Amino acid sequence: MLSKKTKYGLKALTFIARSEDDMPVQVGKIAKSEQIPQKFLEGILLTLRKAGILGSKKGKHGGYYLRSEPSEIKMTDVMRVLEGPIAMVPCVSLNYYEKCDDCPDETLCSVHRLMVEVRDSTLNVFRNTTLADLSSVD
Amino acid sequence: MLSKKTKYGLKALTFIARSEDDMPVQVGKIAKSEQIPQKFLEGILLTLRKAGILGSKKGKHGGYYLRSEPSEIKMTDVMRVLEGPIAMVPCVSLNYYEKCDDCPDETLCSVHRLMVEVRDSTLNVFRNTTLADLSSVD
DNA sequence: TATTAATCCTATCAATTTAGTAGGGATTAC
DNA sequence: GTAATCCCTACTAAATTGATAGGATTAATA
Repeated sequence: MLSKKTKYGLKALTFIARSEDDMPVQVGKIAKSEQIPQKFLEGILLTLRKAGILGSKKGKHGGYYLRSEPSEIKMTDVMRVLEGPIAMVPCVSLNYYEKCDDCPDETLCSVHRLMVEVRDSTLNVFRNTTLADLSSVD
Repeated sequence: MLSKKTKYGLKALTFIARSEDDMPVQVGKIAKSEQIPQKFLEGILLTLRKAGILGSKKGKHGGYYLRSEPSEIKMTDVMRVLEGPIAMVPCVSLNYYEKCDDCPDETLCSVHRLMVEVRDSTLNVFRNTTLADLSSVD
C-alpha cells in the first residue's frame, strides 16, 4: 500500500506545481484544498525541503516552492524521498542493497528473480514520469 | 516492502515445483531447506491451499503439491493471494476498487495517474511470469 | 488397533510502522 | 511589535507483521 505520507506529498507537490505564479504556497492553503491534516502535511513538506525538492520561505507570506521546473522533477526522486527504496526487497535495491541472510545464491532465488523484474518495470515508470506529467490538466 | 509471508510463500512454491517426483512435499522439509519458521510456513501453505493453488494430503506421508503445472501458475494469482491487491491504492485496483473519499475527479488526481501506470507495469510482469519461470535453473 | 507423522485450526503476543496530535520556537513582513 | 508562517521534538493510538503455542484431525503402517 502507498502510505498516506506519499499520497499527501504527491498531492501537495502537484498543488504547488499547478499554482501558476511563483509565489510560495502556504501549508494551510494546501491542507485545506486537498483535505490533508495540516500538522501532518507540515512534516511531509519539511522532508521534501530537506531532500532538496522544495524550497521554503519563513515568516509572513512565506511558504513552499519548487526548486526546479516540474518537468525536471522525476518521480524516482520524489518516491525515494517519500516512500523509501523502490525495490520491494533489499537484495534487489540499487541504492540500498543488502544481501539476504539466507539465500546462498541470488541467481537461483525465485524471489530475487521476480523482484528484479518488478523493480525494473516500476523504475521505468518513475524515470519517465515527472511532476509536470502529474500536474498537467490534459 | 514485500512481506515475509509472500517471500516465504514464493520460496515454498518454488521448492515444491523443483521437487521433480509428484509426491507431496512436507512443510517440515521446506521449512528446513529454506530456513523458514515451520509454524509460520504452515499457515502460509494453508492459505495457498484454500486459494486453490496448492493441494494437500493429510496424515503420514502427506504434504502439499501443486494443483496445476508450474507453467500454468501465474504470478498475478500467487501475488494476490499472498500479498493482496496489486494496486498500491484502492482507487486504481481492478479487483478491489474503492473510490477515495476526497478526490472529486480521478482523472485530475495526480496520485491516481501515477499509480495507474505503476499498476499496469507491475501487472504486466506478473501476467507474464509463471512459477515455471521462477523455478527454472537457467 | 496403537503409534506416528502429517495437515489443520485458533488464539495469543511483541515489535514495528503508520497516521496523526500537541505544543511551542524561530523567522519575517508589515 | 504583532501576526503569520515555517520549523522542530515528543507523544500516542491503532493497525500490521512475524511470529509462537497448543492442540484437533486425519491417514499410513507395524
